[in-house]
Amino acid sequence: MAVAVSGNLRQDLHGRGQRLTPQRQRVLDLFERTGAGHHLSAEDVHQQLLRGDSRVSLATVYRTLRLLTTMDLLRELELPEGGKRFELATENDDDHHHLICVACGRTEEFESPEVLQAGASAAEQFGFKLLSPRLTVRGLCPSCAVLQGGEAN
Amino acid sequence: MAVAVSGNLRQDLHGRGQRLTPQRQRVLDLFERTGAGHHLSAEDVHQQLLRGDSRVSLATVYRTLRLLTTMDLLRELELPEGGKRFELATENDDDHHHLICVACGRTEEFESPEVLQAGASAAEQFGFKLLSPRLTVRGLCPSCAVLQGGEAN
DNA sequence: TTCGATGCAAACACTTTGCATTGGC
DNA sequence: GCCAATGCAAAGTGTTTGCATCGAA
Repeated sequence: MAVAVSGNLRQDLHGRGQRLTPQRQRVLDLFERTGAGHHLSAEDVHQQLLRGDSRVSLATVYRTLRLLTTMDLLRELELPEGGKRFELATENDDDHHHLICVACGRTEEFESPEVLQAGASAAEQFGFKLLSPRLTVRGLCPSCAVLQGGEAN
Repeated sequence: MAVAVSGNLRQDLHGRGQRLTPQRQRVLDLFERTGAGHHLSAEDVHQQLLRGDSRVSLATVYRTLRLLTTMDLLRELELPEGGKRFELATENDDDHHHLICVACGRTEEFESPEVLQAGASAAEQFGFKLLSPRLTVRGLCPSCAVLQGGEAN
């Protein structure tokens, strides 16, 4: 699970003239420990690190998240529900979509070749260069669906 | 183009015990005048109304956007690029997706039955009650693709 | 007339930034 | 030792809220 990406990180940072600081390692380590399917906000990262022995200032967390995102080690999710969230980037990222419960925020991931297809053809249609087709399906998870029953709002 | 929705609005508001105020009319009128495919932020709405003769406080714009969204007259987009955006809700909203240029923010819309399919089956798989599958494809529009050429970042 | 809606300004949540200090290379 | 990275606190965004006043029904 917790693959030692440190080697990659070291190389990636080095290759781009970036320094390998303990803070950066801690942040990336956290994402690796947490697993690929998790969506952490800057606050989450900050808190989790405090919980451990380590400590990284919130400002640095933000800076590091941006850096790692730029380097494609992390990926930013577009779930506007209260702040940006980040997750570990993986190889099959292009076909990795989210189902999000609008009531409780629970998220699930799924893959779908059709979506990949659809995104690609849409990009082609408008002459766009495709980066990442990302389907975000909004809905109600089983628990919340029961609570809210038939009535919306 | 600018269908007189005022009748519907009046009914909708009335039916839910809401008042039909000039401010609410102005906001909805703006969306109608602008057209269904446009994505306006609260700031946009505020400014555009100032440009006209009318004036609605920013706080009221926010309150109205939320109200109209709740009533399904508007729909909130999940394009986190600097603030929430809203657009006029239409019937075929469920099959209405966005292609967004990460460089300049230009957005295009497209439809795709496959996406609808994929969203529905994902929802089913996890026991979610589907609300709206919305594909957001991130990419580079023709102009920006030329500028940025091969090099990312 | 009544109670919800508005306007204003203060409060909020999240994110970025200036600057002195620290520390990776 | 140099220059990038950090920590802190202050400043920015975008959005919400408390409260007195206004006005739709």
